[in-house]
Amino acid sequence: MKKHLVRTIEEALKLLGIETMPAIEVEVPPDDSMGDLATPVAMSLSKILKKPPGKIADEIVLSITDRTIFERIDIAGPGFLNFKFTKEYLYLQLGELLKQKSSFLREDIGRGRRVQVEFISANPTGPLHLGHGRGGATGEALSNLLRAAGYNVDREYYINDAGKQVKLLGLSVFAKYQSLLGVEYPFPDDGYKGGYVEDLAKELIRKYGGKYLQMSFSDVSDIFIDYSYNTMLSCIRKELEDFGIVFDTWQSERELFRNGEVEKAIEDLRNRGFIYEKDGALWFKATAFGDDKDRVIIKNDGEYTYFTSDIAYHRKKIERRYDELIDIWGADHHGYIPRMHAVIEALGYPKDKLKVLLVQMVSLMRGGKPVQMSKRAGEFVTLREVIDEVGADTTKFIFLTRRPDSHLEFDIEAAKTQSSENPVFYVQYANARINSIFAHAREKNIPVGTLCDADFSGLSVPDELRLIKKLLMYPMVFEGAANAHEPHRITFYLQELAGMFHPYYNKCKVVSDDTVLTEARLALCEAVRIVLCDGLEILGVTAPEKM
RNA sequence: GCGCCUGUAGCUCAGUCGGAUAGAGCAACUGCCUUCUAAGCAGUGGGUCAGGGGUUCGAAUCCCUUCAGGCGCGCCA
Repeated sequence: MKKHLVRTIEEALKLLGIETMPAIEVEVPPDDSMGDLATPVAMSLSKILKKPPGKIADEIVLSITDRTIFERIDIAGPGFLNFKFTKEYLYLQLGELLKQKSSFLREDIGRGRRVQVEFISANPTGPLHLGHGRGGATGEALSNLLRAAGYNVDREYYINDAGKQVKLLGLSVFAKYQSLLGVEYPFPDDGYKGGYVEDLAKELIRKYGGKYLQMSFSDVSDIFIDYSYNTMLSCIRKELEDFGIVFDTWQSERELFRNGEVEKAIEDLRNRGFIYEKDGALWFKATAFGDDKDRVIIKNDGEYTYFTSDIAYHRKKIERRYDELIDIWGADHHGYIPRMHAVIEALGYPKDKLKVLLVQMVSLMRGGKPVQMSKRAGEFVTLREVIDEVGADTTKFIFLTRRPDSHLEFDIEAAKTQSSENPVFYVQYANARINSIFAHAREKNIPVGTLCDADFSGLSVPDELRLIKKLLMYPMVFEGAANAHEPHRITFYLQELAGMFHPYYNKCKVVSDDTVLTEARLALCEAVRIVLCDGLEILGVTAPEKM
């Protein structure tokens, strides 16, 4: 629908002799009576052409030669052009939607370009918390969205299995192991205190008994570290699977060291002249690219920093020939962006090769009261617990009804008590109802096969025309969401669509004695179903047939 | 002190590269199941878009500033 309108206006502007074609903005008028779609293009042109918008609008209208698809073209307000489409056009497009399904709905923006989306990448030192869930839901939906938009998408999880944190986990488990077997051993100051540490220690006792008692941690660290983080990692993997998130690759940080990627990256930067030595440490000259400070990559004790392997990691990503890299980070890492962009530029690439999508913090509430979480004391609500309590679909949907950069208040109690009137059910219910209509139709032996060729002319109730128009707007919403990397636009659209379907369902009987009308209405329902399922699929939310 | 994010209805949040009379859900109140699923529908009330200046045909949106909340500013990860 938008496509046809834009084309029409562009042709008109060409006739008017406009040389540089402006981007044609298309929007939905505030009131149905004004028309179906509108454009403020005459107003934006008035500055350039130095003519009043009303006059430009007049000229545009006069230059529109082919107006068969429009019932009405009006000039309104300060210079809006309002368009109302003919029923015939709507029916034709509805038929196309039914015929082409997803390919009618999805715009090919990516044209096969390769994008990598890296998200969650939580340290394998404990269970995932709700913030990871938000990053996960966002990453998953964005990946689905971009894939649907014609990009070639890879999802990746970066495993921090090399640094201090996994070592600390191993040590924590080691300490627990000793004390469980009655040997006094100091628990590390910043050690992990969650209950899972004890579980890990118990499993090691079950496996090895007291074999590692009276030994120093440095002698057995590999066993404790590897066992602990690998176990945590498989928990994480399982948890994400239950949450409906599957990654294409799991990149190990250790492997980057093992394969010499880290050394290669340092050499690369050194050859480009962005590495120097000072105070016994090795530095990356991040200030050359707008960062506040230069950054240490090898400490004076010879250890690498976290940043160093991250450089190697991103360098490797680029070498894998992705056209675009998207990192999804918790907003608490935002200070990290300038240095990462500096790396990209230092390696000779434009910094927008890497886009960082920040996902804001989640504060957990229960019945309006904040739930205190202290990672130090090992007290926190895990993603697993939230999914078990409120369900994966609801959890995801709540995450996806917010902009990523808005702070999110997640009230477990509200998410649950709302459950009967939860937005996700509202959308899913529309789909379930449609399925039930079709079940009913089949019972009555009404053919439900080739609905795309149905005679739609019976669809003339205002609710029906509004529904059709809403369906035809999906490609526009989809395109906007994909371009802006904002899956939540799909979420809101789906709620609006369901919000049109339910009243329609209440008002109009789909299956009736009028066979022609029944067929047309079934076709409309089928189209709604197609769009609902397409959207839900992108969000990673299920579309149950029965509820 | 510097930087980033946020501030919109009682609550949780949308609001398209600046567009028309600022929206939705929840909560509150009133009705609707003998009929394709009442996880639904119909109706009612609810606003100094944090405050103040500026930019222009036009500002919730852009700029400046004040206030409030959150998060960063390591040879931690």
